[in-house]
Amino acid sequence: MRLLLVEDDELLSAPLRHDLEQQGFAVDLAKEGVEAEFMGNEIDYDLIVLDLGLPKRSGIEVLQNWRAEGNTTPVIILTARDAWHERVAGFKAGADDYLGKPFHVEELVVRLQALVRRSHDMLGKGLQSGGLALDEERQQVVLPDQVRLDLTGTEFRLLRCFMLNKDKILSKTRLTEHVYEQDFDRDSNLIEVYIRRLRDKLGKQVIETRRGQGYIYVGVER
Amino acid sequence: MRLLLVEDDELLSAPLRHDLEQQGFAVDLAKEGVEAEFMGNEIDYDLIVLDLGLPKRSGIEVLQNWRAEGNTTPVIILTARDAWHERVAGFKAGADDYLGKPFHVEELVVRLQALVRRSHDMLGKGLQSGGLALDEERQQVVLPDQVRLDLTGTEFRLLRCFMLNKDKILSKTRLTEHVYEQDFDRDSNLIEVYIRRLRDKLGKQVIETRRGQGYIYVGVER
DNA sequence: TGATGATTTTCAGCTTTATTTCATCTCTCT
DNA sequence: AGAGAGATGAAATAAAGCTGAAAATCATCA
Repeated sequence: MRLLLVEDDELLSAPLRHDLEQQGFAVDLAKEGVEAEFMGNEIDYDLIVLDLGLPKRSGIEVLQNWRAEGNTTPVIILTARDAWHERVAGFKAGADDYLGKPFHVEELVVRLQALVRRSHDMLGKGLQSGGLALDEERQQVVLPDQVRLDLTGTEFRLLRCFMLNKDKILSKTRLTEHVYEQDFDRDSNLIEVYIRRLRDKLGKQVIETRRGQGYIYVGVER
Repeated sequence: MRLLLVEDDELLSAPLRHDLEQQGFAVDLAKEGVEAEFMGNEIDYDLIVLDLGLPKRSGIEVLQNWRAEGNTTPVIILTARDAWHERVAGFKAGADDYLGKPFHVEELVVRLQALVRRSHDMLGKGLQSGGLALDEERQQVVLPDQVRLDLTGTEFRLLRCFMLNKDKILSKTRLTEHVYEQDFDRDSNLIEVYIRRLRDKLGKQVIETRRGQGYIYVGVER
C-alpha cells in the first residue's frame, strides 16, 4: 500500500510517517508543493495525505492540478480543526475525505483504510479483528453474536488501538500516547481504569495482562 | 455515491461497471430481478440503473415492487432505442429517467449526476425515511398515522438532513453546516435547541444522542 | 409605518454522563 | 514477607447536553 505524505512540518511528518509505516504503508514524503505535485503525478500511489497550508504552493492548488491532470488517487486532506472553509475548498478541489488537526493516528489510519476500501469497492463495515468488529459510524463494538455495545470515546479509541494490534504487546505508555493527544504523562492509572471498563464490557479474557510489559489483545474465543 | 446496476448481460455490465466506477460511483451489480429487488430494498443506494428486459422477472415488476415498498431511490431505466411502450410503462412504474440503448457512457453519467442533484436538492415529491415523510410543499412532516405537523424552516431543514442520513451519526458541526449556509458562530447551542424542538414534536426516541459524537436519527418505531 | 405574531437566537442554570483521581486491595515475583 | 505492578470501587471533577424562558429578529398586513 503506497502512500504519499505531503507535509512541510518535520515535527509532524516524522512521527506520522513512522506510525503509518508501522501500519504497513510504504510512505513517501514530500515537503513542499511543487515536489508533491510532481511525485503525485509520476508515481501511482494508493493514497495521498495532503496537509493544506504548505508554504510555497497551497495544498488546494496542488490538489486541483492533480485532478486537472486526471489523477484520481484518493486524497485525504489535513486541516486545522476549525477551518471549515478550507474543507469546503478541499472538497471542491476534489478531496475524498478530510481530518482536522490535531488527530489520533488511529483515526487517520481508519480513514485511510476506508478510502482504500471505497476506492477498491470492497464494501465492508468497520475494522474487524479477533471476533470483534468496530462500527465507527456509531461508535459501537459488534460482538460475535451481533450484539452491539455502546462505548465511550476513550473506550472506543483504546479498543481500536488494541484491535489494530491484535496479539501484540502494547505498553501502557504506548497506549497512552495513542489514546490521548500529544504528551500526557501525568502519573495516573487511567489506562488501568479503562482496561477494566473494556474487560467489564467485553469479557475478562479479551485483554491479557503482561506484567511489567503491558497488555495484549487476544480477541474473543468462539 | 452508491449505485445499484441491474443488468443481466455480462458483456454490457462489465465495461459499464468499470466506467461508472471510474466516475466515482461505488457500483453493486445485480444480475437478475429477484436479487435486484432484494438489494434495492436492503441497501440505501443513491441511484439505481435498471435494465428492462431481464430474464426471470421483468424490470418493470421489480421497479413496481420497490415503489410499493416505499423505496424512493432515483431509478434510471435502460431500454431498447425504439421500445417507447417500455418507457411509458417504466415511467408509470415510477422511473425517474430513461436512456435508450445503445448509449454513450458519458450520457449516462450526465443523467445520473442530474438525477442525484435533483433528488438531493429538491426531493420533489417527498422524502420518506424511517416512517416519516416530508412534504416539501407545505413544510410539514407526515407521521405514520397520516397526521401532519407544521415545522418551522429550521426544524424542517434539520429533519431533512436527518432523514437523508438515517442511522448515521451526524456531528453538531456537520448539522450546523447543513442547516445554515456558510460558516457560522460556533459556540452556540442552536442545534441542541432545535433537536429539542424536533423531539418535542416527533417523540423523544426519534433522535438519539451519541454523547461526544453527535446525533442519530433512527426513525419512529412501529 | 408600526403593531402583531411567528420564528430564530441567546442565555443561564440544571441534569446527565464521561473522565480522572484516589485510596485500598490483590497478585506475583523474589 | 515485602515491594512493585496491577485491579478495583467509589468519589470528585469536568464536559456535554438539556431545558425553559426571554430577547432579538423577521414577516405580514392593516
